[in-house]
Amino acid sequence: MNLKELSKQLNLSQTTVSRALNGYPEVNEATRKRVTEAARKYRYRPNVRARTLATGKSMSIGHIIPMSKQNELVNMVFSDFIAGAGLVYADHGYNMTLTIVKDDDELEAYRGFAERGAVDGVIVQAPTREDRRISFLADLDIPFVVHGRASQIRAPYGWLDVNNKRAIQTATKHLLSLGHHRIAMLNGLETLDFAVRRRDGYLAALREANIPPDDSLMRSNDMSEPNGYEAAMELLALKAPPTAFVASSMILALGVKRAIEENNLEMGKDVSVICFDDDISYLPNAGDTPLFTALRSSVRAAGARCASLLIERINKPDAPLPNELWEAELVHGASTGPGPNA
Amino acid sequence: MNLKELSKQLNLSQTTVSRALNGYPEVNEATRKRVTEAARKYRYRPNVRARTLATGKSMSIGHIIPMSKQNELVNMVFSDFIAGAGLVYADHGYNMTLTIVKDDDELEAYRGFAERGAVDGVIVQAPTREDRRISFLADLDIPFVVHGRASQIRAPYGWLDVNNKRAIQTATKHLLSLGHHRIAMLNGLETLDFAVRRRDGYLAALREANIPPDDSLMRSNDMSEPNGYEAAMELLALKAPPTAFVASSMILALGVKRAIEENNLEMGKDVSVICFDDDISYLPNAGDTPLFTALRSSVRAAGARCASLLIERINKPDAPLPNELWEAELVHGASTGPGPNA
DNA sequence: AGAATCGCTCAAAGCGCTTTGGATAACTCA
DNA sequence: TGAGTTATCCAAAGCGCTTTGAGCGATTCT
Repeated sequence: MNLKELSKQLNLSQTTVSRALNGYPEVNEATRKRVTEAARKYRYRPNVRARTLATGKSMSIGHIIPMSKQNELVNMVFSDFIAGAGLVYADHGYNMTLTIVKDDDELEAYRGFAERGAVDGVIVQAPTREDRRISFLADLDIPFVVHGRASQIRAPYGWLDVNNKRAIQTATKHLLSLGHHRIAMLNGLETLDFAVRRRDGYLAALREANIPPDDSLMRSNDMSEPNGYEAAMELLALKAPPTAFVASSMILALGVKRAIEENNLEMGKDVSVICFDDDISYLPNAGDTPLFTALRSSVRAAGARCASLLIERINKPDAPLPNELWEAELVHGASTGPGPNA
Repeated sequence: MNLKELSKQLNLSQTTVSRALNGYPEVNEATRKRVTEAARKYRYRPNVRARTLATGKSMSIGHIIPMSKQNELVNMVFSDFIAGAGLVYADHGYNMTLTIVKDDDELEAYRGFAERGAVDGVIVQAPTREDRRISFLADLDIPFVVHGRASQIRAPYGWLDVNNKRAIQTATKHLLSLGHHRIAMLNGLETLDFAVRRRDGYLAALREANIPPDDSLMRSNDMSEPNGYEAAMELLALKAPPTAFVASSMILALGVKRAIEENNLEMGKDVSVICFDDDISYLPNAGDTPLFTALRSSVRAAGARCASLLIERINKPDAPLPNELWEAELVHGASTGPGPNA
């Protein structure tokens, strides 16, 4: 059943039926009732393709999630982010159009979205320091919101970020205050902006404590359990192994934990671990005493908020660009204890 | 730049330009070349909304991922499944339309997709035993493929499933052959079809070994690390605790591992653990000796295959319904060892 | 009473593409 | 040479909706 047929059934014009259904005021309440009832009766649903063509809005938000070619790793943080965003979209009548691309094709994918009018806006995730996507999207003149920031880019754009530097600085200071002075840092790939900020936080804390940074204690790689494990195994095998680890994600920290145990050491006693916790739903760091001491910030909440900000941007393109910086919360868990200096 | 403008630039009709770009044979190769060059020059991209309206195909596949209301848990297996499917879609020019809904709205979401013509086909994930979605979608007459099966449903439908029963039966037999006879089973929610099949596999193995099942050793819950931990803590506190665990997912097994360690026991020595491993990319159970002995089947490969099957179904609606049963592979890891009967 | 306003409805014009059903010129074959 | 192909191209008709611009009684205002 389409609009034409329905309006014929009702002896009304398509105009009136359309208006009645879409809540326009210039239609008599009595006829509106007739229309809505007939629509229900005949199970009429406006064809979404025709509607989007007519309105020029696709009522859909684009997410592009890149997959690194080497390891075929999907950043698991994406799924929680998307869950948060998806619910907000649904509430506002938007769909989410998701494209998975190999790294190289990413820019093209965004252009495709924009130029072909497939989506009304896009979310940019995991920006690098001078992320090309940002100016690219600005040129394409499509609304977007960045989850994170690109510190090398001066031109304004909408973003929502966690205060990564302060979070990791706090984490490192916490270890220092516990008496650790040989502290390793397992970071994500430092092409990514957030990783650089976290590194800065780590270095800033060491500097405050007058501890010269030791390159051999700093690692940077994809954030996966095996990478955390391998890095920790290497570090624990040093002549002067670290007594504490700062891990850029909980999944890395799980790898560190495994390495600690395999060395017959005890986490929280022999070796301390603190990590950034995105509060992933299926890997919660919760309970009375959470497994890890961590700096927590919900990536799902961030997804939801980014979605809201983007929808606002779509509706009010001239409103000022949103910029939000969230603080992470320190959670005390079982993975930290006094260091050798305590 | 739209088709009208482009064709004006070229002094050609929209028809010819459209045909040239879409590779139809009835256009001179010379003019085709002119057209493609002009298209590149002016950065012409056919508007996807207009195209889908004209063709009647949306070139998009729907995925609906439900979020259980109580725990707000996003099944983490989805992200790998989607990664696998997404790449196949991209290869075939399809998009993925993802909707996240609270449990109750799920059926309505499928109807919305179908009746409004938003997608050309849908994937059904995590079916229950008599999943309502299947007959619902069949009635709506929209192509779909189920990842998993609904054992109570007799009418044919397209599916791809892992042989869950045999996998867990093999797992349990493996523990039995190692000399364990008190074997716990930590399952997923048994409203889900796969969980029931796994339970059947566990029971079948016990039956073969003439071991009466003990309800107190069987648990069923959402598959998360904390749930695995809590169940294992309870079970290990029994007067007669199990000497081995079968876990329905690796994430549960990680919880079991934590509980074992917290009881100052050693996994693979004092207590054995075997699990089902979906081969998630960021939680790999790999290496020379993987952490867990497991029955492995890649959920990402399943996603890719489901996507292919669905696209075939869309293109050839009258072809026979695909039914594929995959066998899981036994992987020997460090989590199992001889039992008390050995 | 005539003009102006209001409330409701409609015909028709898009939205930007694909596709049908010719048209035209060139080319083939007997 | 004239009918029948073939190779190219085009005008126009959708696809199913929204939205513009009018129309037309009925009501209100001056």
